[in-house]
Amino acid sequence: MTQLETPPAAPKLGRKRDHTRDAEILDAALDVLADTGYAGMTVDMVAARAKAGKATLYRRWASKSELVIDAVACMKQIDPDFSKLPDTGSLRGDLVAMIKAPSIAEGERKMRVFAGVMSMISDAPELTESIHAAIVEPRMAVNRFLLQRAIDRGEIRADADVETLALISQAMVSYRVLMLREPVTRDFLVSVIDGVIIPAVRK
Amino acid sequence: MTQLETPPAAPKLGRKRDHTRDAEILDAALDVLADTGYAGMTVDMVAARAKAGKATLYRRWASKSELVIDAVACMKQIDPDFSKLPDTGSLRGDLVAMIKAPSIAEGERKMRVFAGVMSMISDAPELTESIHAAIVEPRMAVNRFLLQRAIDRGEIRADADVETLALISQAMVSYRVLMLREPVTRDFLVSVIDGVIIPAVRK
Amino acid sequence: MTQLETPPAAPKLGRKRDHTRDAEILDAALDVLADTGYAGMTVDMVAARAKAGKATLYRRWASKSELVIDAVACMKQIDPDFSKLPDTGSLRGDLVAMIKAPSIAEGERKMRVFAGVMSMISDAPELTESIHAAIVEPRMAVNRFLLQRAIDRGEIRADADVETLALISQAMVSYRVLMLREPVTRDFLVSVIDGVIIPAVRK
Amino acid sequence: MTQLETPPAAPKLGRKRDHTRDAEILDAALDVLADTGYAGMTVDMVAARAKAGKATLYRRWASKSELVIDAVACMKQIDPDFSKLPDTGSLRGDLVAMIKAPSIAEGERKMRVFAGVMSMISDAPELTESIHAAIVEPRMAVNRFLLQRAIDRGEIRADADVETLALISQAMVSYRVLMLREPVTRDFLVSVIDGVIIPAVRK
DNA sequence: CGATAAACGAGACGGTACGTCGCGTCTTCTG
DNA sequence: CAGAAGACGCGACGTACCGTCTCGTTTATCG
Repeated sequence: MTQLETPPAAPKLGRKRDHTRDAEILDAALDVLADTGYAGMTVDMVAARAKAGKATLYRRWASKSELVIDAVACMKQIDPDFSKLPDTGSLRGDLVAMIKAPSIAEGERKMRVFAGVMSMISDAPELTESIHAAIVEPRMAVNRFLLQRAIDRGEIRADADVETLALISQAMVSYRVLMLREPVTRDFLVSVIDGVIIPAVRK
Repeated sequence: MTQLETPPAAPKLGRKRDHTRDAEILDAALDVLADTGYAGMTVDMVAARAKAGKATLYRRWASKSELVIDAVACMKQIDPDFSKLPDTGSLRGDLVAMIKAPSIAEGERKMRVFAGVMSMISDAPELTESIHAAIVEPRMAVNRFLLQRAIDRGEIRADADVETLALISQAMVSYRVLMLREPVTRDFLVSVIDGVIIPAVRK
Repeated sequence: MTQLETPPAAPKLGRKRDHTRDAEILDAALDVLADTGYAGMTVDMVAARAKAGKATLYRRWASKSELVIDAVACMKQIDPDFSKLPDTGSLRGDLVAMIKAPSIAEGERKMRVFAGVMSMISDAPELTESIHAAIVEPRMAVNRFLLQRAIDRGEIRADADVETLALISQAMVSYRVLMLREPVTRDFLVSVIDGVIIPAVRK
Repeated sequence: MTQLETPPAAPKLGRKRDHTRDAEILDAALDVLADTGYAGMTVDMVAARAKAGKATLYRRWASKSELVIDAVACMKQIDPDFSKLPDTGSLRGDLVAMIKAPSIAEGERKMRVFAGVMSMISDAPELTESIHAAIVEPRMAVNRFLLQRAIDRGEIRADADVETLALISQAMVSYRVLMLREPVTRDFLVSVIDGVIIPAVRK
C-alpha cells in the first residue's frame, strides 16, 4: 500500500480528509486505466471523472504511478487469511480450488488494468517493490503455504524448490496477459498445474 | 513491421531515402531503450545518438512508439539453426549449455530492451507480437526442440507438456526482469532448470 | 458592492493568473529582444530569463509575435510632462538639452528593441502602432512642443512645417539604427539639429 | 549585388548555368515576398513558384536573405548615370523631377516588398552593408550630386550639410513606409522638399 | 559523335525553434 | 483547514523551415 495509517499524534485540526473520496478516485483511475492504458491516462482525466481536484489526488498519492498501484492493489485482494484457504487434502485440489477465486480471471476490465499496470513498471523502477508486495507477494505466499502444507503431510517431495515453484503461476499468468494477450482461462491454469507444478513435485 | 510496401506509381524523383540510416537509427533506439527505458527515452536522444535529425526519424516512423515497435521487431534474431545447438546427451546438459550461449550474454541488452519496452505494450498491442517474435519465440523454439529430442531418445516422459514447459523459462525470465528487476544470473536459470523443468519431466 | 462590473458569466474559480508575471515576462522579452533581435530571440530564452515556463507565456500570448507586440506596446513611455522639459531660451539649446535627457541614455535599449523588432513589422502591421506609440510619438510630441514654443516667442519662422520637422530626428535615428547600424551618438544628433532643423527654421 | 564576376580560371566544362532562370527566380521571390512578407516566405515557396529546385537557388545565392536582397536590388535600379539626371536649373526643380522617377512610388507590390526587405535587416546584420549599397546609397548619391551641383552654381549655402541632407528623404520615406504604413505620395515627398530640405539650404 | 562534367528538378538530410500537452506543485476561493 | 479549479515551472512531443547533399536527368563543350 502506498499511503498509510493516520499519524499517531494527529491533532486533527481543520476539516477532516474525506476518505470516501479515496474509493471514488481509485475507481475513476481504474476506469481511465482500462479505457486508455497507463500512458494514455492523465491525472486530469482521473480528477475530472472523479469530479475531484488534482491537489486532492496528490494529497493522497505521491504520483500517478502510486495512484495506479493503489488502484490496482485495492481492486481485489487475495484473502491473506490462510485459515480461509481451501483444504481439499491434495495439493492439486488446493491449487485448482484457488482458480475459482475471482482474483485471477475476473473480467475484461481487470485484465486490461493488469496490462496497464505492468506497462508502468519500467517508468518507475523504484516502485517495483511496492507492486511486488501489493500484487505478487500475496499470491506467492498462498502458493508457498499450499506447497509447504503438502510437504508437511508428505504428499510431495521434501526437497521441492518451493520458492521457484511458488513463482511459476504468477509468471505464467503475467506472461499470458502481457505478451500473448490471451485470456487467463481455467484450462490454461490447469495446464500449468498439471503440466508443470504437479509433475515437478511428485515423489 | 511498420513501413514497407513499394508504392505502385512511384516516379521516384529526388534524393532517395537512405535506408542504411534505418538500421542505424533503430540500433540507436535500442541502445537508448536499454539505457533509459521507454519513458526515459527521448526522440532527441535517439536522433543524437544516430547523428540524425529528428525529421529524419519522423519521416520514417509516425511516432516514438512506432519507432520502438519497429526497433524491437528488427532486433537480431537468435539463430534458428538447430544443427548448431549443443548436444550434450542429456536434457539438463543441453539446457545448461544454452545458458552459456551468447544468447544470454548478448541477450543482456535484449532483456533490458524488453524491460524498457513493457511500459508501452498496453498502448500498442502490435508491439507484443514484435516482442514475442523477436525475443521470446526463438528461445521457445529452442526449448521445444531440446525437449522433443529428449522425448525422442526416451530420456524423459513422453507425455511431458512440451508447450507449457518451453514457455516456462521465458516467463520466469520476463517476470524476474520486469517485476523483480533482478539480473538474470546463471544461478537463477539453473534453479529453474533443476527446480522445475527437470523434476517435471523425469520419468 | 465592490464587484458590480464582474464579467457576465465568470465564476472565477481556481488559481488566479498572476499578472505580476506579465510585466516580468515582457521585460525579459525586451531584454532578449535588445540582445539578439527578433529572429535571434527564442521563446525559451524569454521563459528562462523570466524564470517562467513556456506554457505560462503561451497562456498569455498566442505566439512569439504577439508577445513581442505587447512587450513593445508596454515599454515605459517617455514622461509626457512638458513642464519638466528644459527651457534654455533657444530652440537649439532645448533640442541639444534633450539629447542629454535620460531618454537617450535609457533609450539605448529602446532603440535596440526597435531595431530588433523591425524584422517582424511586415508580418504584424499592428506592431507598427505599438512602436509608433511607445517609441516615436512621445519624442515627436516633445519636438512639436519645442518647435511651437520657438514659434510662439518669434524665434523661428512662423510657417515652419512643424509636423514634418518633428518627425525628422526620429526618422533619421530610425534609419541610422536600422540601415546603417551605427550607434546614435551625440555628434550625430547634433549634426541633425545643426545641419537640418535649425537651418530649416531660421528666419 | 551579391553574386558576380566569373572566376578568372573557369574551365567552363559541363552545362552552363542558365541565367534566364535568375530573373524568373527573383521575380518569384518578389511575388512571395509581397504576398507573405519576409518571415512568411520560405525558400521552398520560391523554388516551387519558379519551378526550380532549391539547390538551384542556393547555387546562386548563399542564403534566403541574399536572395531577397538581390531580388529587391534588381527590382528597379535608380539610374546611376548622372548625366541622365534632370537638370531643371534649380535644386527644388531637380528634386521634384526625381519624384516622377518610377523608383520611389511605383505601386502596391513595391511598397510591400520594401517593407518585407526592411523586416529582414535585423536578422542579418552582416547584410546591412549590402542593402545600403544596393538600395540606399544610389539614391543618396543622386541627392548628394544634386545638392553639390546647387552649391557649385551658388544657388544654396556653401556650408550646407550635404551628407545629412542627402539622407533625409530616404529616412523619411523609409519611416513612412515602415512605421506609418502610409503610401509614399507625391505630396508627402514635396512636403519634405519644401518643408525641410529647401528651407535648410537657402542662403 | 560519344564522353564528360556541370547544372537542373526533386526531395532527403542534420539541425533548431515553434507551439502543445502532461506531470507534479502552488495559489485562490468556497464550504 | 479540505476540496475544486486551475495557473505555475519544467520538459518531451511532433511540425516546419533553413541550408546541404544526393539522386537521376538534361545539356553543353571537348576529345
